Amino acid sequence: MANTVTDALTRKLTATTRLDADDIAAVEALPINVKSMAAHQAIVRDGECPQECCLTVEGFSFRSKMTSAGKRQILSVHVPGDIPDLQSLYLEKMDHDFSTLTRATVGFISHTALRNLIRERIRVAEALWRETLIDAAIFREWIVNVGQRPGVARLAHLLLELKARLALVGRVQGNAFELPMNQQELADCLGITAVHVSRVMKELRERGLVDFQRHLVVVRDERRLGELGDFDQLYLHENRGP
Amino acid sequence: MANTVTDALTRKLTATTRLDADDIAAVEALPINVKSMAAHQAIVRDGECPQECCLTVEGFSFRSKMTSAGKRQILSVHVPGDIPDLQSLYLEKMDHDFSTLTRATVGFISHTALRNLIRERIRVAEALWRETLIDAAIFREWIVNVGQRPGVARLAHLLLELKARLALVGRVQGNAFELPMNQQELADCLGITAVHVSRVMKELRERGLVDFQRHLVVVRDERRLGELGDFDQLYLHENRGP
DNA sequence: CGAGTGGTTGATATCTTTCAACCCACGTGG
DNA sequence: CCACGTGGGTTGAAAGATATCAACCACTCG
Repeated sequence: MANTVTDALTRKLTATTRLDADDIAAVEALPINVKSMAAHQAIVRDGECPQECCLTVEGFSFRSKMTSAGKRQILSVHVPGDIPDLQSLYLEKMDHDFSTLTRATVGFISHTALRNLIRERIRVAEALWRETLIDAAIFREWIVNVGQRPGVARLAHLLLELKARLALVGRVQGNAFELPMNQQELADCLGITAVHVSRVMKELRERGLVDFQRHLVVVRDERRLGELGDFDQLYLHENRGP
Repeated sequence: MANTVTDALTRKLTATTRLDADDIAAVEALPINVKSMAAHQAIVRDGECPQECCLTVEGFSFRSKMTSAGKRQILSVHVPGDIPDLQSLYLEKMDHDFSTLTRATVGFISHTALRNLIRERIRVAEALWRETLIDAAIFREWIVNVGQRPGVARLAHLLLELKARLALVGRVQGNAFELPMNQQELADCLGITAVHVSRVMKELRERGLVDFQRHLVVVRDERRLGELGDFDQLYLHENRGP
């Protein structure tokens, strides 16, 4: 089990940064505490001071924030293989919730172990830092999505982002991918209501752009969907680092 | 001139992370190219591959992104002393624009110089990394702002964020601060139209929460403004790091 | 003085929400 | 095996928030 966890981690880091054998060995030597979690469980809560970072090996997770008016905004969705919780490495107090979306296998790595690794292996530090910068780039695009695009375009954009990110970890078959979210969760990603998500999905269906079959999304016309959603995957920075 | 630039930089970094004398000396030895820029000039553009990071010593700047429909979303506003452009250090291609808002003194530091410093002085790396994580925390809060809050609350929230950040660099007198943005720029921060900003400002004025005098913002009732805007400054992480 | 930028206001259109009813698939317990 | 409870999802009608369009106003700067 711990094997598949470190595998996921090294795969992620070497995808963008060139690490040497010693770097990889050091990463593999990290003590990781693996835990299997049910769907819809809090991993870390707003206001806590976590001592560990997490890695989702299997399953989906998400970050979110509640409003004093009781509304929830989902800030990001994490797919298998992501390291979603590096944000807390140098910020003592959590400013948002981090939870599982599906049943998930989560690896916990203590901050101190990670900080020690970072101090010894600067290339690993750079690779991890880069991951947090990509997270930030995705946050930026989400600001644009909820700030400037109409409902249909928001959903189109979100679907294409998830498709691109899932493709990177081999979770897209043809033009179909699993999306384990209900309409309320989609709504909270997009800053619209669940009722409106229903209508907006209907529109995408009727325009022949996407088919939804339970939790399976089938992209029927990627080009037109991309135009509608104003999607340009540059912001995902899925290419080799410097 | 270069003096005040490195001063701003070391002040920023030592505010949150404990650096030793060698660290500070290394930061002060960075070759910085200082440039004086007019208001509303692009510093780096979307799609470019910059070779330098920037530091705004004097003046305001902002990051933004254009939509294919021609709309602009402002992603963050930077106040004097910020290091707004670290995002590009490990992401080769810019995914957004970065521009001056007012006349500004901007310091450029080459990526290679910065990367060399990072590799030699891990504490400085950590301090800089932390800065980028705080940027990301602010992006998250902006997602919530545009995604979940009504117009009035969005503006209230933005004003309080800027007040808190300006206070940190001594730019708040009493409860008043300079905000060099017109209504179109505010609108593009908030994901609403300039006309609506005008109405929303009127409401804040009439409720006795804020006075606007040209580019001066006077906060009349910070408590009620904070409630309205659902503002909790935790996400700014203005405290000492680990 | 005249032009231009930025702000205000009113009327109307549009998008999204809200509320409510209804449906369907599924699982559970009698 | 069936009754029924429940969590989604869908749909319609009405309300609400914000956008759009257009006119007008107030300053500032050549």
